[in-house]
Amino acid sequence: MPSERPRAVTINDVAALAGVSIATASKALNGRGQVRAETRDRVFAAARELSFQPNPLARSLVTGQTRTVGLLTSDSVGRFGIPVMLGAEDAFGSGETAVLLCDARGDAFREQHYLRTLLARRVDGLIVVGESTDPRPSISRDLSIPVVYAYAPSDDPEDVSFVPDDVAGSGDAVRHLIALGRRRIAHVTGPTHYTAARERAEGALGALKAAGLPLSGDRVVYGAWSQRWGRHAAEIVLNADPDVDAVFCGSDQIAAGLIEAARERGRRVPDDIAVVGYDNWEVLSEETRPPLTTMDMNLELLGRTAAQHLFAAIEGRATSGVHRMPCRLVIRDSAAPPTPR
Amino acid sequence: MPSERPRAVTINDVAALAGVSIATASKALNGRGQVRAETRDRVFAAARELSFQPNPLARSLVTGQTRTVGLLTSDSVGRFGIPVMLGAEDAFGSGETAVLLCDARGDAFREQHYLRTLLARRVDGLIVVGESTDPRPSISRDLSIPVVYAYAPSDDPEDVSFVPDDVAGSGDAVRHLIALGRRRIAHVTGPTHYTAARERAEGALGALKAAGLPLSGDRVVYGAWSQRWGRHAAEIVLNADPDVDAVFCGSDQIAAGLIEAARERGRRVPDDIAVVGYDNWEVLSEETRPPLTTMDMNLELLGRTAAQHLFAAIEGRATSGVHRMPCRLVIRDSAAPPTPR
DNA sequence: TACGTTTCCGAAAACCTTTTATTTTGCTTC
DNA sequence: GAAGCAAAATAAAAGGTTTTCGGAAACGTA
Repeated sequence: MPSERPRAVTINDVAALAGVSIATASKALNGRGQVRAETRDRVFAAARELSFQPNPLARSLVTGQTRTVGLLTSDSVGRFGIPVMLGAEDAFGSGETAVLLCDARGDAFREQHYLRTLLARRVDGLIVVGESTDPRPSISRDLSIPVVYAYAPSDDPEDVSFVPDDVAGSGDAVRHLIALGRRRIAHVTGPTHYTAARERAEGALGALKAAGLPLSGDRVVYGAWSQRWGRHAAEIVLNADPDVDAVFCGSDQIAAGLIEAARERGRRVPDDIAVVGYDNWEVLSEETRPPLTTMDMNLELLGRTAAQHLFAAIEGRATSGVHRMPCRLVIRDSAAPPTPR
Repeated sequence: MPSERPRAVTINDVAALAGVSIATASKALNGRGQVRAETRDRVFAAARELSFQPNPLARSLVTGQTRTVGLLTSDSVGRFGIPVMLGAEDAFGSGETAVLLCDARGDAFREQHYLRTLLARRVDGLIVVGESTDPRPSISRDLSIPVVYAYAPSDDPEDVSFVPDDVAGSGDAVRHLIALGRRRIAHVTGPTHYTAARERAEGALGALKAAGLPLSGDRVVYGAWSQRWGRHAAEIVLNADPDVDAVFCGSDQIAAGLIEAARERGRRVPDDIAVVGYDNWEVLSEETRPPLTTMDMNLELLGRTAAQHLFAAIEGRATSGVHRMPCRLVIRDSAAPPTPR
């Protein structure tokens, strides 16, 4: 047994020291009810002197609010959930709300277990962060606390979800290439069964169409999210259209592989081929040669925003629907306007 | 306001339904005290029928145990804290203990704030996970709850810390190269002011010395943790000793850069130069050409172990000192025994 | 003085569980 | 059938806070 704790100071002690009843002390400390300024000051002084910290358990027991939210990540070994999670944590942590972390590791059964645990602990709300932008099953059904979904939207449109706006982001990426004067733009991306891959293709094609430009190679080159695939895709793209002058990649991994392979085949980046990636995964995007122009999904901001909305919902101001958060192009050398010398 | 919650079912309801007093119901459910088997069954049946879940707040209020631990990460934007944190979460989450996540983001002031918050919430223990293996200030001083440190050890030897055994790991890495028949082994690593860099160099040099081999180039090549530095270091190493036949790198980023540059200078990996990395950061180690043999620090296991020890400490079985956890060599093609054809 | 208004304060209930101390029950023994 | 005893059940306290509601004090007015 750890040594006997030195019995924490309670509101009783504060009240006694201030010479008032505990009711008055409570009201003074919480700024509720009628209490004379002079009395309030006395109470505060006493609380400070004893360095009183109200016992949140007792408080929660009576108010029913725990000032705690559950953060349910479906699979955080992956890469995208982490920043979202940290953004959310940041938003809550700077306030009074604490975050209970639960990583279900992609296991629906474990998710159920955690959900029960969190409900038993009387959390005030729940934030569910996913690992891909594919919609995920809703858990909000007959839950009496608010839930928001981040990164992976809920499949129930009644719920509130925050996802990156991949369609707009990809449009921006392609428009950037067009603005740089590129006219033969290809698109290499991940597996077609990912919502992210499909939406990014949609945005890219939309921007090309709006500019009256064809897609180099005529078809979106779907494959995998890996660097290996990027290297392979470089050949496909170059064979399909030897005069291709830009490639928009669905991920930084793909872009890194593609740049490497293009370089080995003697194409200069960005002079011969401009390349834009997606994700701004800095270990890659800052280390390619040249460094990668890429789309940043602002995942921390996304998490933070989701957390703020959950907070609003807890206070009764609920929203609903899927909110698409803007992405931001990070311009590095692989696709940049000419720098004046 | 969210719709009125449908007043949760309490142990009173269970007791009433089972036709016993709440004291008996409590004892029956917790398996404490003397209660007839038949009565216990009745209580359990009632609890099940009402799907009773005890209110942990009320329970904690009386027992003083919250079944909650704080997870204080000093800077989780970095890469190494995350797996440790997830490992810890996993260890707790599978039990009854919940994890309060606090990310201090490398800010000592914020850390203090979180520490106060966690103590106010009466957590049963604290796990502090760092971002590098450099020792960090202890926070255990006159804290009445147990604390364990993971990845970054505490600077107070009285505390209990879990860190990767980089000295032994590096020794293994170099011995692996020696076993492959390499005799001119160089070591490229990060900045000298990192404990990790110094310890890995120490382990590497020790293994060389024990085998009676010199260090290729005569000196450890300290620099940065980046891929860029790896590329640059390749030149240094090759110039210092053109016949170098193996390089042990202090990180996968360095190794990736080094492999790339060596390849461009016409050296074949692993035939001419075998390369071993450190970290097993899979986005790099699986994507280099050839895939990278590298040292995995088992960070999740480390986090899990730390969590288990915290648990033990909470139950009164405390340990102390710095525990060095073994690393594990992941053999891929960049330094592998010849495969039989 | 009697009375109505404010303004401030405090007693006590409520939140839900565990635990201690006490009472009741059921059984054995003489 | 009473006494004694162990086993089983319960009443009540404790844990720390918020909140309701009634009461006291202070003050002004008739």
